[in-house]
Amino acid sequence: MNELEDQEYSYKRDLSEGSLVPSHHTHDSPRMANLISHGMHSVPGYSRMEDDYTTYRILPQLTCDPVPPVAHFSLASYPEYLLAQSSHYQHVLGQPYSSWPSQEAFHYGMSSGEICRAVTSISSDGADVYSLEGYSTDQGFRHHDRNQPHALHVPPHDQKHPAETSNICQMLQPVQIVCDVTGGGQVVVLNHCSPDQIPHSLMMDLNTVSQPKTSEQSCSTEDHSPTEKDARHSEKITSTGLPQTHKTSAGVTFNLAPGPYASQLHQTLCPTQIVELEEEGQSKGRRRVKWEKSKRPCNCTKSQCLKLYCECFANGDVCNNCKCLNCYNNTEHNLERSQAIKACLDRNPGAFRPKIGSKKQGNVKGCHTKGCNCKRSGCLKNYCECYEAKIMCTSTCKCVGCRNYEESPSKKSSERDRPDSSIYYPTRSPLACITPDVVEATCGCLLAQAEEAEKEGYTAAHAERMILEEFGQCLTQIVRSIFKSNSVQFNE
DNA sequence: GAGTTTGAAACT
DNA sequence: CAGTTTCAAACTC
Repeated sequence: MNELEDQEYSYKRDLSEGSLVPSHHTHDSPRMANLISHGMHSVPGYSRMEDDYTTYRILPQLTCDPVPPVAHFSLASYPEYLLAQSSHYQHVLGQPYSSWPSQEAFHYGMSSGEICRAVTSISSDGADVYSLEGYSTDQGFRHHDRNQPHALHVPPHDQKHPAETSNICQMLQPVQIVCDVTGGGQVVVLNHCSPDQIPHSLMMDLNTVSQPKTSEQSCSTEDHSPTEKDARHSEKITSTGLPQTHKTSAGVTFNLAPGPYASQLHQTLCPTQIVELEEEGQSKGRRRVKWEKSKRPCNCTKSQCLKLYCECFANGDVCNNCKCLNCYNNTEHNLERSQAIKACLDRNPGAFRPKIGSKKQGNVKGCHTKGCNCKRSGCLKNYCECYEAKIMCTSTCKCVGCRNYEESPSKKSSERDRPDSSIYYPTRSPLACITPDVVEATCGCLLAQAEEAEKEGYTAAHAERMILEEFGQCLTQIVRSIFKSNSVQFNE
């Protein structure tokens, strides 16, 4: 990254994580405004970025260290896939019949906030939404950096789909589920590709993947010739519309499920394979640890693993190597599974969204989207979802007797000295005051300053100073509120 | 490993 | 929407 990009990056990172610490920068105000808008999830009255590729390309640096420039894509996000899905050859996040404007940068319809979430979620437990970046070209999808060895190139005209003579079908490319979730171009899922559509260039990348060793549910060890298997699969996916796995000539198991099952990438990797991947490199260990963790086997006995009680189901995974009884959360029961997913979404459209928000690098921070409701654990046991996620409780929580907040050693000792630790102490972390609303409001103020500076035609330096001054005022207000709320608490 | 506790999810 | 039940994980012994 050059210096300017570096500055943009750090500013965006700070904003997207709500830390509200602007970096030094040299942008003019419109650019600043643009950056701020991209770095936050939503700013009232401010439109989201839809097309600025040059800004997106620095996003992968936000939380991944180091992040190879690879193509990412969404996975394990049931709602987007399931409900929008009507065809095996439909774009998942993008428009179903979007064209491929030559050389035009695109990002599959993800808004800036979604992009930020996607990127920041890469390293956060329980969140596995990835963004896809690159170019659509007249030859297919390309990663934005053509010099990258793992750039994915899926030529649309390589397809052998029977309907390829149709213009529409030619536009519906199989690139929609092309994932690199290891950060090294090693894991790929093609959800909307028939086997003979898997591009040769992709195969080359996939050859670097450790081969699955065992067969259990989705991990196929059947050894069919590509032609035989391909034909069989093509028939299946056409006739049933249900997810299938496919083992390529390269020995890689693909999940060829329709859209809702993109998340089954997890299951296409046998545990042994994950271990192998973990051993491959330390630098990517974080995400792999998450993977392994997310695949903790469940022990469900009554829910058929089709309710959110089941961790696998809630994570968007099918059960694999679990100890559950009467499990329906597998590829053999796709109908029931789909119905269960739909039922969950009917009850709660956000049922499958990650519960834990973004984290800061290294210093584990984040927030529970709904907050916990603990009553007896003091939020200091793993019963508490916040505690389990290693995050502090916030004002969103409705817990009673919470002790899951930042505390100094002296506070800790005073806690120990308390005769009855079950008594309700209402103290919370001061940082709990910095809610998403506060962050949003602050960003709105900064935006307003940037816009004003732009309107007045001030120099970049002047605009910068205005924004920083505004930021200082915001911080002052936040600190005042914290003191105020604490004094109220203490007086109560 | 069996039994208990806990809190989220599901249900009423 | 509040109260109750069900469920599976966390915890204790």
